[in-house]
Amino acid sequence: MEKAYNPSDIEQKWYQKWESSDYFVASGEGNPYCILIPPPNVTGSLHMGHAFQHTIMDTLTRYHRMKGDNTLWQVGSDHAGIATQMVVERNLSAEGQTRQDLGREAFIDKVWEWKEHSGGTITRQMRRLGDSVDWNREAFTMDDTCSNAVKEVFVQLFKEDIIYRGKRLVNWDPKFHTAISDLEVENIEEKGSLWHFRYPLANGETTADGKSYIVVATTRPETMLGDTAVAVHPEDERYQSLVGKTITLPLVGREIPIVADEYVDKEFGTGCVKITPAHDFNDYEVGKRHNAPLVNIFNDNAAIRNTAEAFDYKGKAITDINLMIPDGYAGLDRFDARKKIIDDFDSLGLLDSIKDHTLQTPRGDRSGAVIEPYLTDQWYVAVESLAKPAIEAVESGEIKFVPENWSKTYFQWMHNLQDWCISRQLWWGHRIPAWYDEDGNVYVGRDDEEVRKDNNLDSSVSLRQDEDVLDTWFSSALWPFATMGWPEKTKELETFVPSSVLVTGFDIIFFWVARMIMMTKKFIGKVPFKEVYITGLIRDEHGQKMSKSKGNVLDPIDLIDGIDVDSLVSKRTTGLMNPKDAKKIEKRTRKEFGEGIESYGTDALRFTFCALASTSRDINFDLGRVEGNRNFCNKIWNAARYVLMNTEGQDCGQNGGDLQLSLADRWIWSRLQSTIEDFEKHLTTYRFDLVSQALFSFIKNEYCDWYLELSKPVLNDANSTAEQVRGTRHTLVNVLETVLRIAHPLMPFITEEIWQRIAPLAGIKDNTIMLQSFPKFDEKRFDEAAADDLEWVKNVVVGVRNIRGEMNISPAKSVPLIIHNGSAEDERRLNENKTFLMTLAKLESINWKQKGDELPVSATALIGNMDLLIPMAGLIDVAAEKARVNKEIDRLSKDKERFAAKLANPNFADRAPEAVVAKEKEKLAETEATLEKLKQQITQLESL
RNA sequence: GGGCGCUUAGCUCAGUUGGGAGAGCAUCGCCCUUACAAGGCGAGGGUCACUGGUUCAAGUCCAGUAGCGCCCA
Repeated sequence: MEKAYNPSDIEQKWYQKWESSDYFVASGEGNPYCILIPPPNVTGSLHMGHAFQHTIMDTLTRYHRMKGDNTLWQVGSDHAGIATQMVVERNLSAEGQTRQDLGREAFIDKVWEWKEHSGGTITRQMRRLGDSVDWNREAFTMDDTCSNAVKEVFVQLFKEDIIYRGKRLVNWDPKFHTAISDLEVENIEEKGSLWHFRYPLANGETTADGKSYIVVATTRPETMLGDTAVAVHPEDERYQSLVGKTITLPLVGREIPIVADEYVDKEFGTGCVKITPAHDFNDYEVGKRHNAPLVNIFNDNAAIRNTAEAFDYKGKAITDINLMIPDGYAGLDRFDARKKIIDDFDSLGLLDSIKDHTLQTPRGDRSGAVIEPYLTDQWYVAVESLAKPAIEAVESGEIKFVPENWSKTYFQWMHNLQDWCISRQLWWGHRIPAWYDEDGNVYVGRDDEEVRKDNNLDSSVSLRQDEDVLDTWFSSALWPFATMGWPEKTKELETFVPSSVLVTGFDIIFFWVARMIMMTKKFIGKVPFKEVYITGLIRDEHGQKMSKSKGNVLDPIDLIDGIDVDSLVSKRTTGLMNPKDAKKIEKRTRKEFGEGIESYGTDALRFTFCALASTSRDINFDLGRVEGNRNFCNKIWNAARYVLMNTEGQDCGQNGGDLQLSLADRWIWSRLQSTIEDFEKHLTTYRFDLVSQALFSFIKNEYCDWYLELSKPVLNDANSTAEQVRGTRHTLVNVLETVLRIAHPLMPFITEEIWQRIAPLAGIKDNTIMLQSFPKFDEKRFDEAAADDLEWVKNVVVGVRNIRGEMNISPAKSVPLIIHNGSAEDERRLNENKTFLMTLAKLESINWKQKGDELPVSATALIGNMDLLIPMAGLIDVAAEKARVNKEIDRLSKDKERFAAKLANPNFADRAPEAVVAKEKEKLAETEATLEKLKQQITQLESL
């Protein structure tokens, strides 16, 4: 073996071997265990959050595979409609082209090209991460199977009137010219103004205080062109007399009613609200109650139309209404129109006042454009009937959220569902399977042919398909069964629905998790998964969200392979939305990664992700942890080297022969059992931080720090018997072999590499660790007596090391040890473990002294009643030893007082459980005895 | 406005039913000891945000305050 761990030498070769040997394919035997990958968007590459979740999914997958389950990690990717279209359009625009230049078909070809490219990047990354997905079953939300499922679902839901078409307000993205869902809108607090406009009362009416106008406040002046009412609160005394009267809308001249509605907040602004039902969601609701027409003043670009258009709430056009657009407005962008409206009001003397105001501005999460509530024809899913079973599935515990608390978030959303707008005015996506004849009648079917057959339409009727595509999440919602071949009745559908656990972030509980539950319940009648493990969100080390614009993103591959600082800077500063950020990003990057990033390897990265996966919802990614874990890998590597050096070509008992186990052997076997127990306990509760901690502390603090050291005296002692040496070699090899299997799900590569060399020494002839069985807890190996005895050995060794450390005695220097005042039990332990102590504490001699024996002046450590003494002659500085002992006296004196005070309190003595009181008394007695001894030490030191 | 969460060592975080405050990294000291200097051995470091309550006993349970954050309207 190489002297140091070098991940790049070992990782890729094993992945290729595993993949080409079909080890990732479900065995077909045992209990089904299935994880559905949250399909990554084909927009680019995997980020740290993906790598994190993939680590968790792979760890679970590998564990269950080793447990003998019929294990499938279903892989695939998502076409991500708007996001992908945007990327491809941006690429086109770099060549000076638009999608319209290409036309729909050619554009879609371009997107497919992009998908091949991006999809390749993602699958390469997954292979680097060690993801043991079944590549033979790779799915894509736009492939034929998924497309069939989409059509099937659409047609069925349409037939049941769950899918319908309607003219409604949607969130319109004027940049991308498409509707988007509520969830794709981010409300951002921005500074704006509140403009107060005077609306003249019609027909000579006046207000209570004699004014000929009322004042409305608005944050969006341009929409006034579409006002069709003014609302006041029914109990607002200022305006009560005006309800039922009208005002004349300035600039337009439309006469519109003053209505009373509870929606109005009397305290806000003037208490009068302009109602623009076609351009505001709240106004829509108010307008509907008062039958105020919907007057649309915008076109698709959110610029002013030439003439307005009006509809009623059933979508029927209204013509007997003043739809005038004043001169000079047609074609103006909404923000230019705003300025002009304000100017015009001002010059008419109708601008009452302007106040500063912060407001929530809706922006598209992809485009960043201000989203416009906009009246259009769209397709909807009526979610109510789908939601009910989906809510029940979680209420009944059929689906469990982990951590449990996230079910609240789920319920909160599910109980406040709006119908889901599923049509998108994009080219990339599943084309809506609906056709129109020349009269505008709509027919829904799987294809043109079916539509004609079902509706008796012969070829003389010309049909055109709906231009729009479906929301991406519509197809993602079918992922649990579409990937299993539905609507065909496949074996996979039978076996892997429901899947076992969904591993995902809380940010898509609404987008995706809820919708999968609804659709899977509806079409399969089962839940899509039994558990939903919600992971935290990976942030940078200061808790900032990682984003391209902040310039703090890390590519998981760069942590695996390493990257120099120049490359990192150029990666972070190319393709920025705002190129001005580049300087700042470069400066910060150079400051933080002056030396670039070292290569840490996949296993160290994966182990780090697991170690960070506590219940916290934010995970600050600390590069120091990766480095520490890379060092941990090196530790494992070198431990294996040591084992091999001492066992290869030697008799390790793999072919039989008597084994005599030392105390250390029995102890490490026992500790190994506890490790298996802890590992499984924490894994089944998704506490990957505790899982990794259990592994770390066993391997490092027990196997390496103690056991390997304890094996040396046995192997090196010329007096050891063949059985003893064989026993220790056997233990070295087999404990290592076992712990490699425990660690494999987290650290697949290093464990495979080492296992290949270790397994033969354990008598195992097989091709891969991947398919070995996961270690089982073995009661017979559990050995409390060994634990107690070894604890004693450790205490003695640590006691001596303590003195050495604090007295700065060179580790190279052997020291004599005197043990005094020990019990018979101590004496037995000493006699049985002399060689361990001699080696580990680097002793030149051990002398057992009885009470009353003459003792030299010494540095002392106490273990219970037993004293460890290292004679001072020539070794130890008296003043330093005094200082050391005094420090200990200080510490213990404080403890003593605390215990004494507690016991002196009658409330405690009388009311606390007896065991607790007894324990406290014991602690006090022990502390007092120790103090007494330490004080004697001081006296003795002073007498010199 | 409604909901959820966080505050523990310099940093990043554990702390399961209330009963002697922990890990990793960083810091300091000694050491190139034959698996490992990507290392070993040892050490220092905390008013568990604050206030009050319950309790013999609170990092842990309850109420409130402050600060930070997320989601929804």
